[in-house]
Amino acid sequence: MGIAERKERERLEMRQRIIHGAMQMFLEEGYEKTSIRNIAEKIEYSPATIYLYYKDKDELLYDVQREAFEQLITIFSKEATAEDPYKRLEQICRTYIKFGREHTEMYDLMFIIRAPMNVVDEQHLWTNGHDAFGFLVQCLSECIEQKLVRFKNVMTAALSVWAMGHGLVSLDIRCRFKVMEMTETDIQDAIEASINEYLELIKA
Amino acid sequence: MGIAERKERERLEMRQRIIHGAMQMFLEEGYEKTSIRNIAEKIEYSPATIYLYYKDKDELLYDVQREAFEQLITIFSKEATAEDPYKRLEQICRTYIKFGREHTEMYDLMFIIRAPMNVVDEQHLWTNGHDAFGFLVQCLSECIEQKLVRFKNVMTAALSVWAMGHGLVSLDIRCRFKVMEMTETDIQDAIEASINEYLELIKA
DNA sequence: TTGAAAAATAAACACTGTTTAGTAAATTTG
DNA sequence: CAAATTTACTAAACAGTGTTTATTTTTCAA
Repeated sequence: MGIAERKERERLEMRQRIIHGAMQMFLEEGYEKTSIRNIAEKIEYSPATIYLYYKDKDELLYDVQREAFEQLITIFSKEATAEDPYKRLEQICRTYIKFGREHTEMYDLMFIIRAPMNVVDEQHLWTNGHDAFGFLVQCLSECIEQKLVRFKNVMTAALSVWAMGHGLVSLDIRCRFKVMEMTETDIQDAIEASINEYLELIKA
Repeated sequence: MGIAERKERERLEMRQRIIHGAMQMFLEEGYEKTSIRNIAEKIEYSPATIYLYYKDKDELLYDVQREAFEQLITIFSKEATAEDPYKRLEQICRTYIKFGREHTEMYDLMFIIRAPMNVVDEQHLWTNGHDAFGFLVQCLSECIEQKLVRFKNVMTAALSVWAMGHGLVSLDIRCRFKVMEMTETDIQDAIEASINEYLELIKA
């Protein structure tokens, strides 16, 4: 009997509708102004309906986060295609920073806010970022193999590169660079200079 | 007449009482559970009273943030005292990371959350972090002067070192390192290794 | 001591995430 | 097909949030 299958399909469609509504709200109004009620209104359902498909807001945000990571991976696949691993590393870094600056609300959800990580407890591990991180790890392991970078351990390398990229993006997004008395454009240049200098530093 | 002076003094005392109540709430219950009502209850005043001393929550958080930065500067002054600038840079980095890990709620307020930065608009600049950042800049400019590091521009250097430190701390605090399938202690070691490796990388 | 000014608050407003109780629709059963 | 049952949905409420308003209490000056 195909009814169970159709129901399952409808259930997934509804979840997709909710995720999509949430993402639209993010992009239009920003993360802070995205409430369950707003999302419900956007998709023309009552707020209570959302709770038939998601246990709580965190669980919903976790699914939105997954969608966001899929977007990042798509961009990586398009922008970081160089054969040479070191060149690809450069592309990854620049793409990451560009992504953060252009999709601040999504970056927030992926790397800054606490909320969606609450559903990742002891047992269950965080799979959303897995492929994007894997992309970096793969690249760095090729770099190390071919002795193109000064790193020896892949995990330490990945941790470092990611930390540098995230540090620059998140301090910028959260306006902490205001401590340096510089214009907005000068700060952008300084971030650019920092990542360039870092890429030079780690070059073997 | 000394009444005006006393009133002014009492006003400052009240603000101090509010700031202190807020900090206590942070340390005891965490940032997320700190509401105006909670703070009011802690200092045994009505919520509305707080609004006689602070325009809104952001303005209050800004003052709490200032207090937090004063604590960080005090710790810097105690822990990063080496004569040799490069050694002092190492001390600064380690102290910063240790501070972030030990005072996660304060670190949140200082470097991660958006809230207190909303009061820092176009005109007015962010002075809270000024001295702590100055501490790093001073150290790095000595390092560059004595050719102890591979940086040439002080601001780029400060931006980079800060970004690396903040990247490691904030990704850790916000549980994003869960993407690497490692135990908590292994992650701590990897962070340690990363900062050590970075300090080696920038050494001239 | 009385009148004005200042300080504090109770109660409300508009929002939030979430739950409960009840309605409307779809499906299964007799 | 009609009745019974399960499923899908929602209105209304609960307990919380930041903030404002109208009112009361306290403090000070005349």
